[in-house]
Amino acid sequence: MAAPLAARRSTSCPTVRPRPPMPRYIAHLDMDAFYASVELLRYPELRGRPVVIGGGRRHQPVLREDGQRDVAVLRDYAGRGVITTATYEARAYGLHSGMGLMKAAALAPDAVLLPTDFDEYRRYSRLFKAAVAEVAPQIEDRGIDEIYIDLSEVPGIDEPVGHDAMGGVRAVAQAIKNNVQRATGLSCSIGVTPNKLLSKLCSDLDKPDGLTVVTLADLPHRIWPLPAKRINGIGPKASAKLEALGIRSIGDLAAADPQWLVGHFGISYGTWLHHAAHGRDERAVVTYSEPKSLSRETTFERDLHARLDREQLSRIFTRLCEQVADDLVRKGYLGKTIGLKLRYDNFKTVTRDLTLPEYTCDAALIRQAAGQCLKRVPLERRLRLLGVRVGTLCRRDAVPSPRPRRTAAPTEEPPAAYTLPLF
DNA sequence: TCTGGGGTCCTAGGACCC
DNA sequence: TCTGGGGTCCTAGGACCC
Repeated sequence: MAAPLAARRSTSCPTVRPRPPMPRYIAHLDMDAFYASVELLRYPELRGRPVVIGGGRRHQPVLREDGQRDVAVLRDYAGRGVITTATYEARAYGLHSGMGLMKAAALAPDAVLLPTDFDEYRRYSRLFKAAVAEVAPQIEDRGIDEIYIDLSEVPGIDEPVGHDAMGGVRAVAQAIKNNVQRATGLSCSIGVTPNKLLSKLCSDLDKPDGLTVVTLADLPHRIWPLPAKRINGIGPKASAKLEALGIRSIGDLAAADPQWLVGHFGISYGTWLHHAAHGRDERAVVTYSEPKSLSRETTFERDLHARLDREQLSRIFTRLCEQVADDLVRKGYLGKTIGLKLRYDNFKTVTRDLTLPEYTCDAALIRQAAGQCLKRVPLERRLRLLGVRVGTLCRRDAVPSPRPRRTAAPTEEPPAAYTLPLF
């Protein structure tokens, strides 16, 4: 029988003492109904009413002469927008993010509809992240309204308070919540556990304005009863497949034979499912990362046809290329892989991409490459969405010299691509 | 009343090179 | 001429997340 790993290591390498890994305290912080809460700071008179954020610019609130404000309600909405955020009052009607606004209108015709204002949300995003950093600077950005925080090195984190072994953890998390509230006027929910996977799960357990601390010992009674799809990484497809296999809760998943999971989900995902259900996750809090791609896309108000609506499509196509080029310049990146995305009227999506010999941020070059991609795509059906993506990014000030091409470089560009554009 | 816009990561096949 | 295996790059699609 093989000796335990620690024993073997200590005999074969006596100068290295095996040390138990330092306990980690990882927080996940999620702002409560973020976009909607920011809007309620602007329109406090809407507090208590069901409010959803989404749709275009057309339903901006209008200030009347008598000082009252006219706001749009869902019953007046017509279009293809979806809810990006719903207040808790709106959620009580069954409204939730991702739901089509037309469907939402059927459920709650008198709910208030406000347009999105990303500039404002980004401003509040910077404010809350700065407030967190004053207490705990090890922050991983996970989008506009949530972050992971490594609290392991925060002074006092592992000091019990009274009989509460996790008193230090609770005190630090509360200090973060207080600082966010002070800086923004907004509430957030925090989960603190030994890793990102569990913290993400726990920040959701006591929303809104929650503070949930969970240890591995709490796993069986606090985590295992939850539905498997609450795990970040188990989406609609995996969840449906698990249910078809008789697995609904995280506990069901934890009890499943890992080899059986691998048999059904493959070595990589199957192994991960097993570890996730047992609350195991070693991922670090990553405080810095570079973007991999930038893109712009738009869904048309009505489906367009490549031939019948050629000019309109061409204008939109060119504008998307200009926008993404502008994003590249503004953020200081060049890209090498140009991608095209189409969605047909039947919602089927296709993509094509093309890697250029050199990095670029030039709108005309992007337009030309995306035009090449367009020629490889069927255009019989009407289109509902068009998108342009630039990938394989590189900072403008760190562009590598071009690799010698393996294949013969096309000395003459095939101009047919855009002298005879499809649109 | 169907289903936005911005991303990341993974898989898998084929080309191509050594 | 046939037969390899490994490695990288490119492309397409899909799952998933905020």
